[in-house]
Amino acid sequence: MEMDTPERSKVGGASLSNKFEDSPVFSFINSLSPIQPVKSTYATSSVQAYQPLSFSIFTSPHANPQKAPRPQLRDDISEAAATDTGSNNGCSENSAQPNAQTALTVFEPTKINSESSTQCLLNEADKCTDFDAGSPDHNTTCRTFKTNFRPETNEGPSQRKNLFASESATSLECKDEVIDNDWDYLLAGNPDDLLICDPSTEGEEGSDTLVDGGADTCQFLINNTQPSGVESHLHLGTTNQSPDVLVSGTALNGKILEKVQGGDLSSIVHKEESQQQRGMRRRCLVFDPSVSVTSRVKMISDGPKPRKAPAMPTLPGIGLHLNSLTAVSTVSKDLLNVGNMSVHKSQTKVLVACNSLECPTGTSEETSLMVEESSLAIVPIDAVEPHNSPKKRRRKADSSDGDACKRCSCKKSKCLKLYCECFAAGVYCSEPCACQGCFNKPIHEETVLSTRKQIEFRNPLAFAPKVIRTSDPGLELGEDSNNTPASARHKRGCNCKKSNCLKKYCECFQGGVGCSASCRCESCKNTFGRREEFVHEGEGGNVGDKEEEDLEDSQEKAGVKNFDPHAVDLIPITPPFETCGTLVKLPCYSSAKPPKPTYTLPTVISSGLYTSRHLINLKDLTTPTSCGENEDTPARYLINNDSPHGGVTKTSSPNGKRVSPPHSSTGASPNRKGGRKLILKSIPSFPSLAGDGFNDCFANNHKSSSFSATSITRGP
DNA sequence: GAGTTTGAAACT
DNA sequence: CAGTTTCAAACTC
Repeated sequence: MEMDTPERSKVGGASLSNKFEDSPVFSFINSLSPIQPVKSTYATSSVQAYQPLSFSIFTSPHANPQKAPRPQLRDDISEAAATDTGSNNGCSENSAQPNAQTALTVFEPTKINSESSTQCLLNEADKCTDFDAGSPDHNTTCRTFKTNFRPETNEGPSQRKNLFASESATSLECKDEVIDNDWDYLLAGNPDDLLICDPSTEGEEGSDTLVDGGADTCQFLINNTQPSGVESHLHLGTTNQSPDVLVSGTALNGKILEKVQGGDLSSIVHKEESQQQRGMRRRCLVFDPSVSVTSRVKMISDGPKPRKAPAMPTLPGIGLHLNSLTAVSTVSKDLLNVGNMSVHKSQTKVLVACNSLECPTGTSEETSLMVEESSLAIVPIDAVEPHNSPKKRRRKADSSDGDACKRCSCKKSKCLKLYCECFAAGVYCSEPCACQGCFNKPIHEETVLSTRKQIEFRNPLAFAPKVIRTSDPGLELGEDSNNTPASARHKRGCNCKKSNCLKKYCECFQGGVGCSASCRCESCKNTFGRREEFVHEGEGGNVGDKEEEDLEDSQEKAGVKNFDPHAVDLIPITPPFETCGTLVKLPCYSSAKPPKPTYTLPTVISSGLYTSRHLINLKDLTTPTSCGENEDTPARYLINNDSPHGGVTKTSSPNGKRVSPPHSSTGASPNRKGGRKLILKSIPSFPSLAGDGFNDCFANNHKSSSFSATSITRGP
């Protein structure tokens, strides 16, 4: 292992003899050197990738004239941040807005100074939703829109979680923006441009989300890659500490670098895009839960593209009640792509690439495509399936078990009513749907949107998540008026009469939550928590063993899965993750089976994942060193339970009664009787991301030449 | 796959 | 707001 002279002198100086250099000790010392050997694969790729890229980006002549070329990335980032905050774009404006924080706070519970960054991203998302993107007052517009969408937005800064972009117009707008702008321009350090809403049009690229944890040590890139998957983003962090540019989606490999250096990046990107667009089919009205979308840079992986994502677990259930996502989501056209997350660590930087909240049941090619093309490291929510092949996905979609992305089969509603799951979920109907006379298609976008508005007008919370999960019984009971109900519907409560709240007919049950006082159900036997009155009438809140088994069976039958009880103890409410130094330590689901998300997944997501302040503190993530060791460790981080918007996890029944998690033959709750009862049927896209699969993926990423996220470290 | 059941959504 | 109807998912066979 020959080191460059500089390195050598750094380590041992010229005094080191060649003999010494050849020794293992020397090699080791070198490896420990703070200065990465130039030949270090990792470091090299990162640095090289970054620099050329940055140069290309920031020196683009035809970039926005207003934007001066930026010589250094670090400066660029800082400047970008500054620009962000100072510019007229919605981003900056939003940054100053308290409201802008909420969504992002999910990632930075501790309120780091990356605030501006995150806010900006969020704001950008807003921008996307904004009808008047060009308006200087993006914020206002966006907020208005959001308000229309979710009344909660008015509830306060912390309440703002609805980034749902129901306005396709905006999406289109964003799309146009992306298209119209030269790639270089987009990357020319213009924060606004960088944060471009992902078009949710057919064939459009998925939106990627960058979340800058802003932590001094960690940055996270959440890349919600669309089916087209191989996308990268340049993120201009606003954090002073870590103004790194994050490029995710795929590794910046030599190929891309070459192209970039040669100034041919745009062509590459476009080409790639066109190729990838084929896979896109399903569009979503609801978008990326994350924060914002950035301009996308296609990264072409050096090595052969993985046929399948390393561990493309799906988020079963994510598609069912995507409406939840709407509550918090922003712009991504394909909200379905949220489930996968990859983490790549680089020195002190950590990128978390959410490679798409993928529609687990993605029967469509998009899913397959996404899987195949996406080179992102994926953190499967469903760690059970390490490598989801397209086939598997299809099968999954078809299966009745946990198929999140179910397709509707509306006949009379034209898929323009809440009856329609697609519509309710905020997604367009797609091929798999068996609907008739469907209007829930891009062609009828206006109709869809207007209908949505109508429905919302009638019931502002119509598209809100059905269920709110929280460890605080009061929340579900509707006692906390200050907290925005993640689910108005649930708040309204179910009205079951014959199902005993033990079937999916019951929204509460389906959502994996207990019935609350708001419910008017009869003979409630909801295993997730009965109505108080029934509890009192019954065993005082406890369910007999026999009955418990039966109930659990019913849950299992219904496909409603609870989270691993073990997870309860492992769940750091805040911060959810074990703090990492520089690595992200993500919990690994049991290799056997991850918690099986159910239909409520979307709900959960919407209710807490992206909106909750403490849902995920990516900052605290540390890259797992080994997945194997965590095999038996269920997801540790769950959505913040105390989040007003509902966490994903539920440690107790709403009534504070004992909850009987369903049997999990799948291994989801292997030891449910051992610990607190935890119900996490729906896996937060994010948290899930951090699940076992996360580690696995991460590991896989490193193993494989392709990884979703590449953290770029700035040079010395 | 067809028919039934169920409860939410929509309507009056 | 309450009652009824409509609807599509969930469920059963």
